[in-house]
Amino acid sequence: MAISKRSEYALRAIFELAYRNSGRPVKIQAIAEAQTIPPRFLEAIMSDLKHAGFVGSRRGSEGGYVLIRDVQDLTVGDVLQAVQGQLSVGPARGDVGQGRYHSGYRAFSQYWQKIDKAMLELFAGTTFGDLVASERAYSHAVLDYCI
Amino acid sequence: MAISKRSEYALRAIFELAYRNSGRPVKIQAIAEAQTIPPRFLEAIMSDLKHAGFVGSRRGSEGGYVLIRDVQDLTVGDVLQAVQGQLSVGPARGDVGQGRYHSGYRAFSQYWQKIDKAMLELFAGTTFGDLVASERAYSHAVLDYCI
DNA sequence: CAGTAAACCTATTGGAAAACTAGGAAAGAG
DNA sequence: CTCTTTCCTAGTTTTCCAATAGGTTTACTG
Repeated sequence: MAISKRSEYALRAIFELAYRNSGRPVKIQAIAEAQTIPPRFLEAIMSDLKHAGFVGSRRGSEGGYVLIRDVQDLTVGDVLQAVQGQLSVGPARGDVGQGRYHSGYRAFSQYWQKIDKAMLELFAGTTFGDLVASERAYSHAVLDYCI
Repeated sequence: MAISKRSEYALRAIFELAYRNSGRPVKIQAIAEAQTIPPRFLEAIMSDLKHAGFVGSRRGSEGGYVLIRDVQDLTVGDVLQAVQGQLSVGPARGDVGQGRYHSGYRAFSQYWQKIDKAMLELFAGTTFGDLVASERAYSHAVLDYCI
């Protein structure tokens, strides 16, 4: 598992919505500009996020996307899992059928499983609320410094 | 960062050497068969492992590879770091130059840094001695079951 | 009821990296 | 001197990801 551009953009898009906390829908254009994401690419990603049930949408002028999950409850792991399927670090465990039982197979299986679990917990441990709060803390620090 | 086939093979090759604990060099052919790795591919990988200082080699008949690092000290992280360079989970932090300062940049930077650190510790926490012991434990369990 | 501005859908391209292959050169053993 | 095995350089193939393109549908606006 590596964080693909697609996943990174998905996380940043959700962050943008969470950060704005706007009552009204936010357009793809606006998100793309704030986060420097290729707009047409973001389009596809938002579609995924919608199907995954994280965001809602509205068409037409004054349309855009709205976060429909609670910011304090939605974790980085949730989004990653939805966007890039199998959230596993070790070598693809899909080919179990012909995934030969080489010498040491069991030791490694157990090891990768342990790693995956730890990783999952790590991703599940941070919500977008946390991220927004963290970013706000930085901004305030800068303001304080100016005063 | 994702565990590439190359890295996986590298880990398994080292494991094989550690597991055999043979005084004499082990040939690429033998490792490749025990671990079901394409021999010519393994050749390139063993070369890396040699240059990284994990194994020594001998040519000619009765040639092969020998583990020259202490099994109890050599960690999975050591090998991964050597074989696939940057051992980082988050999106490539190489392009800091034009890696735009999008909204939330600092919060995310800090977050990925935290993840990377945890990951590194996770990989550094297991030695090949541990893996071999784990595999041996399985074997003994089976033997006990047979008796 | 137009007209426009957005989300939506399907498909395709370009490029880069990963996985693997090939052929021979150098070195050690008998 | 010959055989075996590592070593070196270079290719080839495959796969996957990022990004684009064109056209359709839905909704708001005047």
